Amino acid sequence: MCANPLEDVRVCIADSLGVPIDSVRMGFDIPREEFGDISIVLSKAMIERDKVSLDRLRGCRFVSQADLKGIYLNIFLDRERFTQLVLSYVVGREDYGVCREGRQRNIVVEYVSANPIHPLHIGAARNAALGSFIARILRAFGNNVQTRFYINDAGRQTAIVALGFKLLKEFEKPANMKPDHWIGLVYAITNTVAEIQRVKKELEKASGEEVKKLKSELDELMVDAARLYSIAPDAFNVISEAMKSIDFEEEVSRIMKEYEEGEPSTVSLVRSIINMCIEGFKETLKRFGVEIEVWDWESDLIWSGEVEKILRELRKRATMHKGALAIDFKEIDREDIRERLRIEKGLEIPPLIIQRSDGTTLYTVRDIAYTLKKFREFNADTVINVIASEQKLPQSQLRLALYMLGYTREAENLIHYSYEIVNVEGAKMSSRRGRIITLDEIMNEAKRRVLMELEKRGGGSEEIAEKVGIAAIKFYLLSVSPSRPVKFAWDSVLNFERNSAPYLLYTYARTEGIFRKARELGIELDWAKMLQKIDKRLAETARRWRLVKLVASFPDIMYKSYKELDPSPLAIYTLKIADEFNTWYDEEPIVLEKDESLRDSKILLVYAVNKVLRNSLQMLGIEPIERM
RNA sequence: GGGCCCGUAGCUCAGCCAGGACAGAGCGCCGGCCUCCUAAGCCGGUGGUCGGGGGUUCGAAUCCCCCCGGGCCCGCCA
Repeated sequence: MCANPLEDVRVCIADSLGVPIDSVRMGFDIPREEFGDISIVLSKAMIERDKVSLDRLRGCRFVSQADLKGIYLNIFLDRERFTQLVLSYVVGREDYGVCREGRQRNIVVEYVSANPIHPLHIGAARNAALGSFIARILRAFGNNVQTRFYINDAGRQTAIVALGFKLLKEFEKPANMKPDHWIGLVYAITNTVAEIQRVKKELEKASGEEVKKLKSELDELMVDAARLYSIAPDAFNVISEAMKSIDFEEEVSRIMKEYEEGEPSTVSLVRSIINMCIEGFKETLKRFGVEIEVWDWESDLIWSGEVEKILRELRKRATMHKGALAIDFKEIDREDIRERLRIEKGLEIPPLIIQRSDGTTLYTVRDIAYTLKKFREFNADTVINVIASEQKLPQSQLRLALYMLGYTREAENLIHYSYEIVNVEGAKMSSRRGRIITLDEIMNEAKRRVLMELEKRGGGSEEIAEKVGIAAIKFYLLSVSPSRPVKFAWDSVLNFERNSAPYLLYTYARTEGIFRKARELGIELDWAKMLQKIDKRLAETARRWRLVKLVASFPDIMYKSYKELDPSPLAIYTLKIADEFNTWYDEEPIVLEKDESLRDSKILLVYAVNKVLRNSLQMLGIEPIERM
């Protein structure tokens, strides 16, 4: 049973008109107020064929007035009956908004999965906010959801950071630095120093235009190096000094190979570094309100032989490409397969190299083994990978490879949930050069700003500042559609006015304030009792009626966000109901209403708004607060 | 060069997939509102050739084609 008042109305209308419910659902719309409370866009054919008659609509008890205007069937609802219906759904139902109808599915959501060689940055924050939202809303609608984090410890970057720590020898981590920040710094220093060496070497052999290009590249590198030096001069010196006497590429390649082969001293070095970084991630994510259930090590897939097994299967189908063993997807690159695997028509799929010439494995191949593991271990119907849009190509190759190896069910049910990246104004982020805005610093800055704001208003606690600040970040990241890049700017993330999480939390706190005041005045807040005697005048004013209608449309909005796994409809709706509530709040007294019957019904309406705000904030991953 | 995403008010963004009734918010700017339930609020004003051009349609911000601008990808990186 779904508590959705608008759906009840739709069913009622379809029944009375004798038309299929789906045509009413399809054409359903909320029109401009003067036209009606709801409207249904009818097809011309339907008007002709079914002879839509206004008379028959009288059979629906929620309709008070209807009018056919062109293709629009405009309907005014019976305010009293509809209000009663809406509020009866809200009272005594904690999860108002969600609907558990339909088959329960087992769904794995893999998200964040940031490279464990630098702190989580603003891009990972968008991923975390989106991924946790997806997991939450899938769960709310009754699915079994498991969340996973893929620790990419088998790549080249891991070897680079390991080399950095090797060169540092006994050098200690600065005491006041978070471990993942320290690792990110060592990674950036090692990488930048190596890049400088490479460019300098190339410069010796270059001529003409090439020289100019390399010189500007070198200039840029020197700027990064200077910045890194200023953060940790001693560590920088140790690494750059030690780098002079080694062959960087050879060392990196050796570490990678030893790690894949499970050579004990390399394994213990790499694992201790990555573990430190993961501890840092967990701390950051916990603060951000995100918890991931299963942490998978990429290297485990190699050591267990799962990657080798895939590799053997792939080799049977491999051809040579540019001197390397590769999979060419031409033979299965057909329109019908693309459609089944949701691969864009025009996307050009280059061959997939399956193994480096030194024998080490490549990411996409390892990811095939990982995908199968995710399906297998949770008996998953669907696996969702929350990954930035820039990985569209490898994700498509992954599905094609699965399909080619005969894992068609997995290929068809692996979803790449793609979102656009976060751009930082005026600067290009680069973790390789240590140029990132970390989630830790964003949270600190947000908290600092909220605290300042609270002090301006005479008080407030650290705890509230923390909650409000983090809510602001999350809401900002979720309110932009996933397909659109987010432009990061401190002032827009941390804005505390309308259209922001602080505004929503403030509005929620106001509703709580009303209940507090009511209790103070000795008013009994018995919702069931209030529901039994809703004052006829409650929905008489335009403002209160609008609020009733907004509360009524909450399940539709939730469903849309669920179906599309898109938080933005919910975010926008929440702002709208907050706006309407604040206007009402200023317009007339609620608890101080003299007429007791009307007063109680007004408080009941506040209760409905409060519940809708709470449920949507929680769905967005924001913890409501009672005072602000 | 090819592919994907984006282009809507000075700025940040909804609406586009499933075409319909004068294109919506916030910020900014100008002017008001705290003896009364939280002023992170409310009210009024300001502001748009929906990137440009064609096409489909009774009707296009929305669908199709071309062009322009921005981002991302096209690696024995992930």
